Amino acid sequence: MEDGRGDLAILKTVSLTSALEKELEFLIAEGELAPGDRLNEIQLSTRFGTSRGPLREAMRSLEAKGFVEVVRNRGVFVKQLGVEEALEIYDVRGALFGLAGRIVAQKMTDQLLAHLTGLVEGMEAAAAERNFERYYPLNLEFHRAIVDATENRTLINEYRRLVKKMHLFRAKSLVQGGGLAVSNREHAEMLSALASRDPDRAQAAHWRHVEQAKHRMAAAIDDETAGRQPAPDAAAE
Amino acid sequence: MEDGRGDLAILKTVSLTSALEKELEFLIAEGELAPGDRLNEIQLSTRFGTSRGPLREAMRSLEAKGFVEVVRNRGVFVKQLGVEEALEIYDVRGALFGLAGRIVAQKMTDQLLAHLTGLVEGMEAAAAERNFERYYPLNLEFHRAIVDATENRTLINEYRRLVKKMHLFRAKSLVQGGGLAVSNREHAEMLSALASRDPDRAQAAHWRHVEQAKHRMAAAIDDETAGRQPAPDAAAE
DNA sequence: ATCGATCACACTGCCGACAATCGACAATGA
DNA sequence: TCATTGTCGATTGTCGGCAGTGTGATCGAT
Repeated sequence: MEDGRGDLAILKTVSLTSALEKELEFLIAEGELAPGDRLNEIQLSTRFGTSRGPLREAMRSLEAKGFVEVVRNRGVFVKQLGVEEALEIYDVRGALFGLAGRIVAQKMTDQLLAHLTGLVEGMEAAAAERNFERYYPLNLEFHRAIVDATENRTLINEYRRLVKKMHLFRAKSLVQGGGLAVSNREHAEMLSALASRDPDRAQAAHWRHVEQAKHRMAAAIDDETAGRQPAPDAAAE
Repeated sequence: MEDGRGDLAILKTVSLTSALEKELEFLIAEGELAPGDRLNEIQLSTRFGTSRGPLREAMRSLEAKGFVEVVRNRGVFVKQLGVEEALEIYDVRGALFGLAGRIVAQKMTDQLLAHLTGLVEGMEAAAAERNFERYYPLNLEFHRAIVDATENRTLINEYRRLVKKMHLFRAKSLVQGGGLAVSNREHAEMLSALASRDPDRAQAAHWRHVEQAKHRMAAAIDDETAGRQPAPDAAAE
């Protein structure tokens, strides 16, 4: 979470609408508002102590970003992500992450390299003890650091939006799970490619990583629908 | 333009907000609302015969999509695209278009191939007589047809949004210009790659096409800032 | 004449209220 | 008993209004 959510009452520097938007986004990410839930305007506005106006504006913004869906005269609902759309997003994300790898390979600094190396080593340790709770934030930071390093605001925003949207898909059930060691092997490969400053190699490695994650998710879904227990080495980023 | 803009008065099937959003988007694309212009709420609401509420919601949506910028207590302004951001967008667009090429290469149909071939031939003729007015719509349709053929809604929407946003950058001054023959040579290359059903080759060709367009634009800008007349073979898609 | 402070205007931010619409439940008829 | 229709409650769509803020103009002082 970037800076979390402000107090909503104290911050008058920022518009009430954008504060509400952040708040709603938080509630959705939190899980309090689950996919498919309707966002009741009256209920939410009384809860936040505002009128419906700014709340509706916040909702429109969330709609444009793809986090909720608006049905006329019925209300707005938290977006439900189907399998097809999740796969679509993986493809787009792969292309964007590949681009990130390409760009970063060309502007690689020793400092960033050290940072990323540390993260991969940390994940290695976490994977060894199958500690997902420790692995997850490191993994998040690893991807974030790479994308941010591109310094391409358009790319950064787009990528973040897709990742957030992806979290609307069966929240944690599939993103979690095993496959840590496998995933981190790909991280090491990406790191190696970045260190070599080879744009083509880096792009391929980054793209492949997302592609593999997609396949792991697809496999996990197949297992699930087949009634089997998801394999321990299933979906991991 | 997809289906253009509805009448705004007759269509009660769709929400007033989304109708206003389309209307504003049209005015921006039209040029009536130029980059940097402020969108006066009162003026626009009286013009469309609505209250400020739905208008503000439409503006929030446009803000989320990146077409306008909101400054608290000052108003919303049509987004002004700087050179840096335009270059950023080209990079992202290149990655997305490359992905489109990869996907389409794998699901290429004879029908689509025929359609694209016809378009390239049409552009070839238009380029021969340096007829930009005829070239432009064919070029637009060529790109649109490829992206649509992916059937990846996420990709399609994202790509379209970027293209629209790009149009906010010196509207026509740089997108127009010569380079038709050069550009169409790249189209032929893309087409050949698609026809061969080779994903890697298609991705590379598509990505390179956008990359070249970026370079043509950058060169045109350099010429412009150097005071020279933009070269006749400057920026073309 | 230029610069700074004061003031008024225009506009945005936010709110409460009214009207339109949809879904659910009950009543009616076959 | 089931399908159909009428009614009611809840919720959204839209509007006009008031308060706060920023901008530009006016006026005065140096």
